Amino acid sequence: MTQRPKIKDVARRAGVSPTLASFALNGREGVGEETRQRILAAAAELGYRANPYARALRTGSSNSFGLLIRNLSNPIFLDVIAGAQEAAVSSETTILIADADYSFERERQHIERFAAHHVDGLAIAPVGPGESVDLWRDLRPGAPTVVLYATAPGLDDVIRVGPDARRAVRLAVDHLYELGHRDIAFLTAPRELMADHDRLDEFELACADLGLPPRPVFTPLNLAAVMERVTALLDSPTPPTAVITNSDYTAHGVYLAARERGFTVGRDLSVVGHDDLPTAELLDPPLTTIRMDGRALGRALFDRLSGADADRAGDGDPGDGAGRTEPVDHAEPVELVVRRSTGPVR
Amino acid sequence: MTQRPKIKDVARRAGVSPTLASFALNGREGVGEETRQRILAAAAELGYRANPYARALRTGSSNSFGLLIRNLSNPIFLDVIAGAQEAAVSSETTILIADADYSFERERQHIERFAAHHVDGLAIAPVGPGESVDLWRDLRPGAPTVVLYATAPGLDDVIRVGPDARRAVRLAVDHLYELGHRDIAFLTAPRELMADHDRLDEFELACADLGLPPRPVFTPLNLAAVMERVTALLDSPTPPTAVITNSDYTAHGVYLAARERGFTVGRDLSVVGHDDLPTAELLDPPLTTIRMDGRALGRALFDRLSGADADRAGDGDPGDGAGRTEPVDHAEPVELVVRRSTGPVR
DNA sequence: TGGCACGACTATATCGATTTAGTACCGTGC
DNA sequence: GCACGGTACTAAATCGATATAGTCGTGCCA
Repeated sequence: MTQRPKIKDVARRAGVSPTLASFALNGREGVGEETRQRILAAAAELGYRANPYARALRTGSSNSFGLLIRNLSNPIFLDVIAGAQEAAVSSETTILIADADYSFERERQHIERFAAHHVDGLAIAPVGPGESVDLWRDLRPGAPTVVLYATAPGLDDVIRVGPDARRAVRLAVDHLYELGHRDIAFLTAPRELMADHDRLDEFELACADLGLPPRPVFTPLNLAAVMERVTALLDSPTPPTAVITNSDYTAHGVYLAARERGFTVGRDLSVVGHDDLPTAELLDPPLTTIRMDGRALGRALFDRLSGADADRAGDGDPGDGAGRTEPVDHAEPVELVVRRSTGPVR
Repeated sequence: MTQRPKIKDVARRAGVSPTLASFALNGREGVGEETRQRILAAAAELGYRANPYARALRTGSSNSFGLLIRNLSNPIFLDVIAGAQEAAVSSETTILIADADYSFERERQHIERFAAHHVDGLAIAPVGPGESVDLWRDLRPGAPTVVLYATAPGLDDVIRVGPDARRAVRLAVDHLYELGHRDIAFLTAPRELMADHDRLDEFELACADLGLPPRPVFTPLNLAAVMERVTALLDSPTPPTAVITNSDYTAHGVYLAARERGFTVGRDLSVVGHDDLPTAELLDPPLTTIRMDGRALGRALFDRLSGADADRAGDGDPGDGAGRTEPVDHAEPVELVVRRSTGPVR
């Protein structure tokens, strides 16, 4: 094992200057066809791969994206990551993954680190409504930004990718309504931490349509906090008959709280999750949930980041809606999977 | 937002040469105390951060490590990642994460990418016994290498980190033996794909000690394959009364297969997992498992990679054992958590 | 007093790629 | 026969840091 070959070696072997080798390898024009082949062959023979640091230093772009997840404990993000990486590998791009662990401080640290690394773009499932996105825009103005699971106001000028949250909520509420539930709790982050406003908004709309009083339950969305908050909820004089959670992961917290308070899920308390994790059907009872294809979301995310998606909405054309709320840029389809955690109200 | 400040700007502001600024910022000696303070102050005022690409280009080291996971679908690796990142952030190090998805080809791709990125070290939970580790050593000889969950022969000269696999297996076997089980199946990868030899070895030892016939079940460890293999196992004329899996994740596959074949877990078939994922206690029935602190493993991994662990075994001193099998370098403690997926044999 | 070592600091080369600013050559039109 | 334009290619500058090889002044010893 000697040294990795450099472009100079490739050039020498092909009998040309490094400049021309660079041109050929980067597919730029102004290189004779025969010479181009010779250069590519030389590179292949030597197993040449450009030093990404040298390239990044010179070009200012690093062929990498940051992916900053608000809470990597939630396994749905594994699928998102897998989908994004899958897309990335084929385009020789590196994805840097970081976990904010529900901490603004950590989120900030990671963003700064990403900026120092000159990542070409950032996809972020933000902890809060948008401060961190502003920080990013400050640090790397003009770089593509994708927000995941975030529809807070002020995010109109970034690319928004996520599940079809409005439809998801609607499916859950309608399902519970049909089972006779009239008092439905809806787990959501407190407003100051809420990134995905569409969810709550749609919940309130759905309730209004059905003539139900909306019952949002504000809680930090880590497992311990959810458990605590739901326990308190079940202890209240009038506990709800059903709960909609934002993920299967938080549904676990609801299960634990219910068990602790002697509620039987599916009988005394109906629960609807989101994501359909592999474990959802193995829980006791199996979880009714809103399925989404996390890998597809990951791929969509990468495509948006890299600009691979053909035609972005564009500046001139306001699109169809022109309604109050801007549609998100990519809404991953969702579907309801009914299992035994939801049942008729008793 | 102007440009990021460069070291030249810091130097100018402090009235020194870039060289001296670099010395001061990297804490090297040969800088007057007063001047050092002035330089540090200037850097702080400008919010200077070194361009990692320039630095990496010059020094050949990138302040980053690769972490290559054989199967990121298994949520235990989330904890490992979180632990490693936690340790990394405080030392301004970046960890590149990749998922081999049980594919040698993908594993190879990621290793090559890591090598091209000049990562300073690699931690890998290899898909197979060790080919990929060889590839890595070829590409970056001398760089620190940590293998996770791998004890195959030929890995003696790399740093081995993992759960205390031998003790874990022993705990599981003893527990089942006490419940009366005499026919225990042991899920493990086929030999040509097996990275962690200690597990199987210890299983055979434990069985020998107890006078049981060992019953290893060789199967690829992805969910679908496990299901299929276990279904076949349950269809056999003499199905085992208990199964030990390598993770809670694969235990899910066993649950699904059991359910499909009409076996009730905990009654007709006892199951012991590994890891104690958050969902383990929510499954139906709650899963008996071997708990391990994944974050601690992640931290240990990082410490070993970065050389932060005080004293490595060293070359001269063969240590205590001198036995047949080398002890691994870090064995994370494990403990048995008994739930209802294991019961007396009927 | 001359020489030498040492501390504090600077000028310049260097890492490996891309970019910029050419150069050499050839064919064409007038 | 000469200017012109274009193609194929090259030399040198550049990105931002660190490494190497000095320079300069001071103090100490012989």
